[in-house]
Amino acid sequence: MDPRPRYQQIKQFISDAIRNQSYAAGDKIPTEAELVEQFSVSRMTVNKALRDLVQEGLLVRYPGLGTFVATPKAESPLAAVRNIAEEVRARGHQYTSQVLALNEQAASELVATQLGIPLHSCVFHSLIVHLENQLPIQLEERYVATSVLPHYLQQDFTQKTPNQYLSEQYTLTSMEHIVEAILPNKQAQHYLKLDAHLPCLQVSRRTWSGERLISFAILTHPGDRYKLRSVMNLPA
Amino acid sequence: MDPRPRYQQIKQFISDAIRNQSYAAGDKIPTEAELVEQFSVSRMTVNKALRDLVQEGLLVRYPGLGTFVATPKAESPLAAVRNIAEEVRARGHQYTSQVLALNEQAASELVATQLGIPLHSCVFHSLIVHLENQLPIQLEERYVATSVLPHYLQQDFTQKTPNQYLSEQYTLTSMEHIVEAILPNKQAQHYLKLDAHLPCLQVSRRTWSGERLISFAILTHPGDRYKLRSVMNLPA
DNA sequence: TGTATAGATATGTATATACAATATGATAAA
DNA sequence: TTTATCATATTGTATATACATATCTATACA
Repeated sequence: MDPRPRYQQIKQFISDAIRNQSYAAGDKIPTEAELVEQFSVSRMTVNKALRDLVQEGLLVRYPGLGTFVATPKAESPLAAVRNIAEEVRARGHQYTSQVLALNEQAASELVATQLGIPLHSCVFHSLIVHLENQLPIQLEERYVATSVLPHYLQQDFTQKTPNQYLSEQYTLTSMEHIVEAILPNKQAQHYLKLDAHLPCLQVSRRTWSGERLISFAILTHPGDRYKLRSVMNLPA
Repeated sequence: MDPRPRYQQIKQFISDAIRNQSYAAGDKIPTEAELVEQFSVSRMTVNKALRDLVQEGLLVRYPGLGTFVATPKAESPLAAVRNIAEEVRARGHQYTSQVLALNEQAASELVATQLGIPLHSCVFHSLIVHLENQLPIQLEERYVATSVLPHYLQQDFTQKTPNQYLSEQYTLTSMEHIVEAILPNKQAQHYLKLDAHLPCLQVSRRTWSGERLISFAILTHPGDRYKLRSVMNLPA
């Protein structure tokens, strides 16, 4: 049996259905009463699952009417969110990648702090270089808690970026970026084929699904080959 | 009587207590049982209020231990947008600035392109260095079309940043940022007091009011003194 | 001394139930 | 025809209860 709480299983079921287009934006999904029937749980359990999904932005609910798939917000505030593979292909260029490391590590102080887990606890780690027309443009060092993605080490990240994998496994609801200009460390110099004095754009990204912290990644880009662009609408 | 749902009243009570420092970060707040007593409601009602506040980032809970005031997840949703003066003052530091240039120029190719005006047409130009505790943290080079802000040259930008002035004259509706890591040019080295090899974070910002392009600015920050932070919610 | 074990405390999940509030559509009255 | 009312469907809020799980403390035992 699935050991997860039943309301989480129901959440998973509905968000899966939305993602693989069984329901389109604006569609009415089954009522609480129908889901109670379908899953043989109490109404409060279904209610909790649905309220969570409203909170995560997947659904909207109207008393007396029903529950509907939310229409996605206009545009994402930061183009940087885009998957590096998509980004490269959108420019009409060739995208390739190399997986340099994929293993299990004890969490360093930085990683433990960023992921909110105990020091030295076990985390999955991947190190991948992304190339645009054979030229390295991003070195991605990523950490995920083992409990969050138990099958992380079995993935083939040349076929699917970690980011894509995360998006499939979870509904990503928020993201934090910290952007700084740095000089590349030895590892970055080597894999990005850079001089030691060439400035790099380093993006530290944390990703959440609801309250759950999914992943921490350090993305290093050669300053002469990469820019971040973001367009945003301001609140009134 | 307060017409709002009881769980909302409880949320209000607790978040008020946190905001006016009755509870500090890390403090334990009353248990569910105590709040049930205090408000004469059922435990599920208290539970809902507390879960909401966890979701909102005010509290953290540990089974077996209790409920605690969360340590603030830091700052504003998009650091990049904030006025540099506010940003510095929010950190409790001293903000000062020096106006290095304020004049009229013929638009260079870059400026003409960015502002969408003819080459060599007249634009207002300002060059300002912003300091945090006497230390330079941003060199702001800004261009505005003369028709947009006719009195630009008469402003005292030590009292009010160009950004503040823009916000007063127009309702800013959208903004574009392009972020890159660069090595400082001679001007930046001089005014930011930097070595030639120290990487800088350069933000090129364009600002619109409706369809109207208001301003183009190049903001240069020392890489060792400045980071950009942004948190965003993702669309479904 | 050190180690199980049991108990107390606190939150997490789940059920059954009830009534309130909101939107729609059908019916009855003017 | 128009308006008012009512019934129905659906979500929102609230209660009482139960058991599960995680953490700490105190006690008993080797």
